This record gives sequence, C-alpha cells and structure tokens, in this order.
Amino acid sequence: MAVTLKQIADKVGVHPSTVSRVLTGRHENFSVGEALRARILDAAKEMNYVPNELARGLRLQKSHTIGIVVPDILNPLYAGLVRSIEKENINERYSFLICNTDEDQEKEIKHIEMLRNKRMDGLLIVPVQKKMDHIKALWAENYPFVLILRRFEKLTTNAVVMENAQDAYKAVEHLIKLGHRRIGFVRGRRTSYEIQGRERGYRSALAAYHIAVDPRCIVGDGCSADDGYAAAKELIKQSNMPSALLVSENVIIVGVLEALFEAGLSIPYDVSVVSFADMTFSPFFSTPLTTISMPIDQIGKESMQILLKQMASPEIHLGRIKTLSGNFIIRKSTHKAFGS
Amino acid sequence: MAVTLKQIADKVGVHPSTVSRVLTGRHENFSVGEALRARILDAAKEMNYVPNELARGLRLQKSHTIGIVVPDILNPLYAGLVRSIEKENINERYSFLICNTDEDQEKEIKHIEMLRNKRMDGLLIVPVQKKMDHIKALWAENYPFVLILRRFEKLTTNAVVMENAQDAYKAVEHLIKLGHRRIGFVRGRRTSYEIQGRERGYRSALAAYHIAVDPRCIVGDGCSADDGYAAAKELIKQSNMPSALLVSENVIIVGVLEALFEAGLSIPYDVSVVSFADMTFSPFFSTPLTTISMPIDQIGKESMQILLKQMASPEIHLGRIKTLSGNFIIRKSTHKAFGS
DNA sequence: TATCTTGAGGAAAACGTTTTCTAGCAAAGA
DNA sequence: TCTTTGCTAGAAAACGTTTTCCTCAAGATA
Repeated sequence: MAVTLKQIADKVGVHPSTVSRVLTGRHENFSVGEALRARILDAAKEMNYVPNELARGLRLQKSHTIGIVVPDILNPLYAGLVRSIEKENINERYSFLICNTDEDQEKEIKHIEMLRNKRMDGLLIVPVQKKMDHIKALWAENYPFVLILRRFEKLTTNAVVMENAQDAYKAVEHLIKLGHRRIGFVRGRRTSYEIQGRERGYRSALAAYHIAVDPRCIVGDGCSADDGYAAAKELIKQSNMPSALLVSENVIIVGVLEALFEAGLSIPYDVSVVSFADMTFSPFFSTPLTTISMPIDQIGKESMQILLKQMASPEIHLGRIKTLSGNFIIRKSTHKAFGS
Repeated sequence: MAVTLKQIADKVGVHPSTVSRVLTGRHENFSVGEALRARILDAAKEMNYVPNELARGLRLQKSHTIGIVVPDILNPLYAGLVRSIEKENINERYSFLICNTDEDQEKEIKHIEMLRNKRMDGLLIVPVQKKMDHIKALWAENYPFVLILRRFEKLTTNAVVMENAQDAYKAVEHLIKLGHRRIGFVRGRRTSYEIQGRERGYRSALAAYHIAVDPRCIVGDGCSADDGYAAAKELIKQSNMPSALLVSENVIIVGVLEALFEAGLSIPYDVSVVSFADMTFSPFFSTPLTTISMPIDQIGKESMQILLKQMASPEIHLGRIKTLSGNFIIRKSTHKAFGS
C-alpha cells in the first residue's frame, strides 16, 4: 500500500540505498549528483512517500519515542507535568506515549512491559511504589528512566522529587502560628512517597510545638475526590472536630470541599484549610485556597533533562536525585483560631 | 543487547521460527511437542526475553498504537476525552500516542505527519480546522481516523460532534426566560467548529425572542483563560454592560470569573453566567456554575468504537457522523433579571 | 605510462520478527 | 507392502530501512 524507498528507486532507476541517502540528507562519505538528487526528491514528493519509522527504528535501534507513566492524566498535576516535559523536547525529536496507572501496581507493570516491547528510548515514571522489582530490572539493564515525584529509598535511580516533609512542616507551622492546636490531616494513599513525607512533616511540626498527635485527626487513604469526601466526613462527625485541616493532595481537596460545604461549614470561619494543590482554579474556589503548590514546570524540565543525559550514555548510572521545594501561597482559606 | 528469538533458538537448539510459534501461541496449522514447548518457554523467561514490537510491527504492518491529537491535554475536557477513549480499548490491544496542538495548525500538520511515519493503526483528531488538505489526504488514502468535536462540512469523514447550536440555544433561552434582554457572548476561537455552532445558537435564540443582536455583546477570540479575561474586561467596561453572559468554552470561563471577581461584580446578582464547561470543579466555584456540560465519556466511547470499525475495514469509508447533545445543568450562577 | 585519488553510485547485509512452504518420520489404513 | 495421514519441525522469504564495503570511470600526479 504505502510507498517504499524501493518503489522510488525503481521509478527513478536507481538503487534504494541512494534514495535513502538523499532523503535522510546523509551525504557524509558519500555524494549524489545534483540532478539525480533533485529527481529523487521530486519522485518522493510526487509519490507521497511516508518514511516507515518502524523499519527505521528496527534498523537504528531507536523508536524516537519516550514512554510516560502517570497515575492519571485527568489530574491537572500530571497533565501539567506532561506538558512541561514536552517543552524540554528540543527540536521535537521525540514523541510521547502516555500511560495511566490509576495507582494500580499491576497496570503499571503491564504498561512498562509494553513500553519496553515498543522499545521506548526512555521512560519517565511516577511509580505506584508497591512493588519495585520491575523498576529494579530496568535499572539492572541500563534502561534509561527517571522516576518523578516518588522514589525508592533503597534504589539510587535518577529521580526528581519534592521536599514533602519540609513543605508540610511549613504549612502546619503556619496553622499553629494562627493559634490552631487541633489540626487534621487528610491523607492520600498511605503507601505513596509524597504522602509519607508529608505525614512526617505534619508530625514533626506538631512535635516541634509540643502538640500531641491524635490519631483520630489523621484520616483517609486514597487519592480520589471521593476518598477525600469520605475522609472529611469522618473528621466532621467527630465531637471535637479539628479547627484546621491539612489536605495532602491535589484532587482529594475537591472531595473535602464538597463534604465541608455539605456540612454547612464555612472556610475559614468554621475551619481553616491548607492544601497541597495544583489547579489553576484554586484561586477561584468559594474561598481562595491557601496552598502548597509544586513547581510543575521545573519538575518536568529537570526530569526530561536528566533522562536525555541518561539516554545519551545508558551504560553510566547517573543516579541523579533532584529535590525541589513547593511554594507556600497564603490565600483566604486560613484564619486565626477563634479560641486564641 | 536485548535478547532475540534467535538467541533463544540457539540456546534451546531449535529454529527461530519454532520459538516464535511457541511464544506467540500460534499453533494453527502447527504443533510443538509439549516438552520442547516447555523448554522454550523456560529459556525465554530465564533469558528475560522482551519481544521487539518494532520488528513485529514491521512484519505485521501494525504498530498496535493509536494516535490522539488534541488541543491541550491540560484542559480537563481533553484529558477526560483521552481517558474515556482508553476505556474502550478492550483487552488493552492498543497504546496511545498523544499530541497537543495548542490550536496551532502547523503543529497539527507536523504531528499527523509524524504519526503516519510511526504507522499508527488509527488516528483520533480534534482538528484545528484552519486547513484541511492533510485531513483530506488521510481520507483519500483510506487511513483510518475519526474527527472529534469538530468536523469539516465539505468532507464526510467519521466524526463525533456536539449539537452546539441547539445547546447554546437552550442556554440563552433560559437566560431570556429569566428576564435578561442584554446577553453577552464570550466567544472562543472564531474559526472553530464548536464556537461557530454556539454562536449560531446564541443568535437564533435571540432572534426567536425578537431581541436584536448587539455586536458589542459578542467578544473574544481565543481559547485560553487569558483570552476569557480580556474578553470579559471588554464587556465590563461598556456603559450598558450585559446582565447575563454565555461563556463558550471550558477554560475561558476561568478568565471570565477572574475578571468579574476583580471588577467586584457578584454572580448572579450583578451578572448571570452560563458556561460551556467540563470541570469537576464547576460546582465548587464561589458560585456554583450553571453549565452546559458535554457527555465526554460518550464522546470518547463513540469515537473509539467508530475508529475500531474503520480500522477493521479501512477500504470502506464509513463516513459515520454521530451527533450528541450537551446536558444543561442549572446551578446558582443564573438569576432572574432585576428589571423584570 | 603507470599509479593514485576523487566523485558517483551499487550490492548486500543487518535489524528481529512472522509465515508460507517443505520435509522427515511414525502410525494407520488399504 | 504401499500409500496416506498426522505430527513435528526447519528453511527461507519478507517487512522497509540504513550502512559498510565495493566498483568503476575520469582526471591528477609521479
């Protein structure tokens, strides 16, 4: 069906290799007469030649494609990440194959297997982090990849992560300084790297100000809006509900807001709220949200740059770990505690 | 580097074709002894065999990949679309290569060229719609594809689109029935299919109720939040600003809200707002938004189903056009006009 | 005149699969 | 005993490129 080099060659009356050389512009150690060159170019255009990247890829051992594995592209955090990765794709050398895991470990494993089958030149992964054998395998085989937002303590791979503990610490400290003593933590997936870091920060901030941690103040385990909704409900029904909340993730906050709204609680008068969040919309919520927002553009940029370097020399383990801090932005959703 | 069929074959002492047959499970017209079969399977596992999809693709003339071209994956509308397309990917037969055009026609042309080079089995496209030659070419060559949300009147390709005019009509009618007479239209990109349909609907609703269209009420041309912001500003500074607004697109509304907020205008008391929108967040804005929301899941599902059919028989032009209606959801951002 | 360079292009292998065609051999049927 | 059938497996071509190694003539050089 599709036109091949050979067909062009036949039409022009020349060898396929010559056509290849003209079309790819490779004249090193080689030269083609101007006239012939022009004839080949014309024929290719006329015949609507579409180079077969599958064949090129097989020969060149390169797919010119990078695999991206994220939890859910519908989460603006990850969509933004993808866009910022794209921006570092100088000269549009690569295209991107995107996979969603929905935080499902088995899906991730299958996706990565598929990406390897399709011979991605490199992988950018936000890992689910329940298992690490398949990541270890990549590492052992010098397959170029960079972990994003999450990494394995026991494995020194390339990674770009956040200062989660520190970021959470700052947020909680802010609440404490506003006079809050009972501060809730709406947690995301307990097993995930960011959340564990953020919980550590939450705990150490309380400890620093000599406030005991009430386990009933820590709720939730999951990363959907529904999970946030359920977790907030649990908090709301408690007799001495926290006067302030730290919400640990982007999408969860939507559910928390819904629960608060449903319960007729007003922000920040009934409850102060700080959230890790990265939605363009945060400022337009009924009460503009005080947030810790991530430097998504920078995360994408660093990740891609490391990956490019790693792809350039796969045999050398860079083991680059870049750690970035979030931006704490105070808006209207936090207020002095009324007792103080 | 990577293990090949031949290496497995050598190790087991058998021909590569036999290995291929065992590993792909193709035993039609063929059979392999149980013992040998097991030995091959073992060897493959032990040697960590990763099939080369590039080679398979070349041989089979299939990439098992579908190209998706959208304006911007960061727009929840398109991210949702991608996810719903994925849901129709039964048995995970395909993976998806995603390209963003940013509504730039040249980018779209380049992306589609690249997708053809990489031999995508099919294409799902939200076209920029300034040029159509490259789409026509796909069509002429029986390349399987489906246009989404936008289509060319002059080209009967597969497409899944919305009843834009009708949807806008309903929204405007709602405003008119609330007593509004001066109704603004914050337009998106003038050249795009949806926007033209929506403008038609806007105009015909006004006409149906004998309200003259004031060209000053129609503002904007662009699809970013900034465009919405600028357009709303323009409306706000007018002496007789409209008492109600129809906002034509998803992301634009964020800018409009910002402008309104900045001008100290309250919704719906100073101005009623209806928007085409598809964000999970709409209900949580300072005033929950009355919206026309699209059945994204259905759009993705229909698109993928049509594409699958088209891929199954590329030589037959299905020319299927599916038209869907939006859901009009009344929330709190619209109110009776105060004059009435 | 004999040898060397240089410019122009061809031949063929290789990348890793899949699939069609062929073939050996044993058991079964005639 | 001779042919057929069924099971098992190998050989080789093909998919569409790229690239290394040739070849061959013409002009330059010694």
